Amino acid sequence: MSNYNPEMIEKKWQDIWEENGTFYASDEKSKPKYYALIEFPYPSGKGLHVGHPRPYTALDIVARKRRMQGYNVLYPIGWDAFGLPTENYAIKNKIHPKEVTKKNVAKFKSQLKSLGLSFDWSREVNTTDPEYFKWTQWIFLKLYEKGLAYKKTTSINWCVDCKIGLANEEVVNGKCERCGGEVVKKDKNQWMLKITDYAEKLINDLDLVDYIERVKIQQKNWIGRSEGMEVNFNITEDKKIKVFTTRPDTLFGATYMVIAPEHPLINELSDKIKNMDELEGYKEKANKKSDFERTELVKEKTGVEIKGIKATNPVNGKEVPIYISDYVLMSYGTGAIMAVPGHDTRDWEFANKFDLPIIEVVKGGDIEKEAFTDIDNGVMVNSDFLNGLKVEEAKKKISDWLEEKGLGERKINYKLRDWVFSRQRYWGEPIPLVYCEDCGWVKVPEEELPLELPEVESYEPTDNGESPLANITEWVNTTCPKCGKDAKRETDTMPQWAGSSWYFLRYTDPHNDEEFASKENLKYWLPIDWYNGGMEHTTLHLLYSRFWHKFLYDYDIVPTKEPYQKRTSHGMILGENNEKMSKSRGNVVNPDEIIEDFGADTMRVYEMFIGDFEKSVPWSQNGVKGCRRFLDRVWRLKDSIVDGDKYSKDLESNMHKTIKKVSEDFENLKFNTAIASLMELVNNFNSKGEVNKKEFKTFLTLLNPVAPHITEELWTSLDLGGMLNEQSWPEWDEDKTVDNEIEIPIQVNGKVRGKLKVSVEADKEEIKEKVMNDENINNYLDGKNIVKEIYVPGKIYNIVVK
RNA sequence: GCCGAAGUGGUGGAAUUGGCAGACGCGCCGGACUCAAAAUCCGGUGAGGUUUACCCCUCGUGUGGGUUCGAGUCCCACCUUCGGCACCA
Repeated sequence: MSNYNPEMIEKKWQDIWEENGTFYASDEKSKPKYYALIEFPYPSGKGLHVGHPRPYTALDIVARKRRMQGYNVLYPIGWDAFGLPTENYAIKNKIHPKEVTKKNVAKFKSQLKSLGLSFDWSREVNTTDPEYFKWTQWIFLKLYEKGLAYKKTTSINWCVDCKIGLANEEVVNGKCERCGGEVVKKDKNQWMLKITDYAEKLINDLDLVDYIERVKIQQKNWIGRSEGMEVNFNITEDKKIKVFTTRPDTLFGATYMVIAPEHPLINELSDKIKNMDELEGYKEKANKKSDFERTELVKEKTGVEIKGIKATNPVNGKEVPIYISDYVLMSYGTGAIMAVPGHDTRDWEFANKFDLPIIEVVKGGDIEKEAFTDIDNGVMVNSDFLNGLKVEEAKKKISDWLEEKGLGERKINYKLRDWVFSRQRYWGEPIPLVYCEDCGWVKVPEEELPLELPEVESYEPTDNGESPLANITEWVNTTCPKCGKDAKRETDTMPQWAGSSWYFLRYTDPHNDEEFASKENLKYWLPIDWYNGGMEHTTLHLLYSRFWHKFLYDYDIVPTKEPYQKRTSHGMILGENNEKMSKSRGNVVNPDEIIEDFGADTMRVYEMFIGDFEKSVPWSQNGVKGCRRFLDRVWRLKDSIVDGDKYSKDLESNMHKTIKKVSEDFENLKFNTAIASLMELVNNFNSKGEVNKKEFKTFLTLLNPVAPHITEELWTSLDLGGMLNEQSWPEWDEDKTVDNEIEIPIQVNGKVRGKLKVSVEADKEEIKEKVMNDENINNYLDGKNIVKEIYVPGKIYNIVVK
């Protein structure tokens, strides 16, 4: 063994680990378990990206460390392989998506294996495998049984020229990404999942888990709980508009109403409304906008008054006009609002534009200039029996009053909307339902699952908005499982989110063909101890999978309320030019090349050393070189090894401090500073000119989770005893990590003017005496009065003078 | 627009969570080795000032204000960048 040559050693160790099954998790349940999880990748045609290994290496470090600490570790991997890009690629190149997926998975797999990650490959899952999606369909049927799946008309993006439904991502500036043609909304009857039933639990149970704070906040805000009143505004004898408001206290200031352009009331009252054409025209325009274009605050407010009808304000009986405007969304609340221009910014702008009355009902601002929205410091005015009350008091009083009179009721509203579960695509799990003229929707019997996709030549979309499956009549036409008559299969498929909403459960028992995982295995392995993934999955994937898990918990199928005990997040890796890596920008770095040129261990060290794990960071080829140099130095240390079964005196404290720092940093996403302290330790070995066996063994063990190949190779070739991965994690002695003499800065008026070596236990008097003898300090005290002296033991000594 | 996060040397970042700003790495400069280069090793490296030199001084963490003996860290306002916005995954 001469020079450090990763090519020679990395493949060798990967093969040894694989042959020995070193990283297989055991279902024998005697040891304490640890379940570490990364978001399983979507095997795209582009292959692995340098961004992928960042989270994988991070949790690989945790997994390897935990094994050394005596845990039975489950660190699994799989493929989230259904999805749009594969289907589109397949259509374009006339290859079956199954084949495309197979090829992509093979590529990803070989790339991941070359990184030396300690995944348990025996538990690999693939969402497109019928043995897997059998259980995805099974869970859907459970949701359906419990009434959580229902059909509803919603709108999809429809390209008029291609005659196909488009994903939001395929709509660019209102045009079709493929052909540039016009995109309109088209109504479609779709399967929905009632995630809103779980809104309250999804918020409250965040208290049970250890997620990084910003993830919790994003989840809470996405669910968007707000408490308020539903209030009825009468229009005619039998028609009324229901509004949701969090500010019932301002009811006396409601001077008009706005309803969403799609509100059903418009058609219901079409015989009374005098300007239907105008309203239809406005609705058509609004339909072309996305929800967030519609709710932008800065844009000019638009709207049309509904002529021929008026609403009555229930608190004072006054008649108010009704408008339609696109800033009111049918999907939030009741699709209608009472407008209080004095105290809501959007209403104020609207009222100004349409010259509607603005009444002040909360005193404290200047409603001539802007809406007054500060609810903490306002007192009610112009509000009859609410006058003089504070906002909070008024809210309560008016709510009681409205409930008493039957004019409204207290209501909790969520921003969260039900989950649109249908896709008009081929490459997804078929929804296992059959429609029978007599029996309605009927479940495909469980014993017939998996309901597989038909093998066909063409899986291109139809031109009427139906899924490609609708064209395959021999698949669609079936018999009703209930009555045996002719019936038709549902042709929509499930969204990609379905398979990823429960994959972590399957890992606990991936080859079980009786149930989706055995109770014993679920009980042993759950909850996931640490789940790391991208910030971009904070709202959707995380919420959807928590929802499914909670549903399964309620029906006693899984043993824990929450799937993930701890959730952290990593930042993106950008190109050298600080922009997102993409083919079109020409800044993509291929991990294969890095491994070829520098080795997998260098790649791993660099990915962890590159910067703050939680922030996005640009790639740097020079940085990679630096990490290779570090490993070269580690390799050369073998020539400086001397005997010794104890830490040497001069390095003892350093060793204990490093063990502590590395151990703690690995737990706190601070891989970069852990590596920095290992680098410092190597620098210390080198400046001393030697390292003893005990020190080197500890060092190799600490570095092993980050750079497993080089450390294993050094360990065995130096014959340090067995294999490194079988060793236990080093311990540190807290007493030996504290210095008894330290240097503290001496400040005058907060500026450092000198330093002093003192014992840790030194008291104020002792330091003061030394301080007063310091020449430089005295220069600053000369001719001034000492006002105050502050001593923070171990930290600082500050003298305040005047 | 709404929700969330981040701005520190030439550069990626560090800072015991209110206590010496710039650890560690990269780059750059100088030196050693070499016929020479690469590799490696040693030293220097925030800006400005002062000094033969050691030293020492002023400024400095996106901008403007504030709290404090003391602010990269806390508070207020603003600017810029990034993630998400429900059919990309």
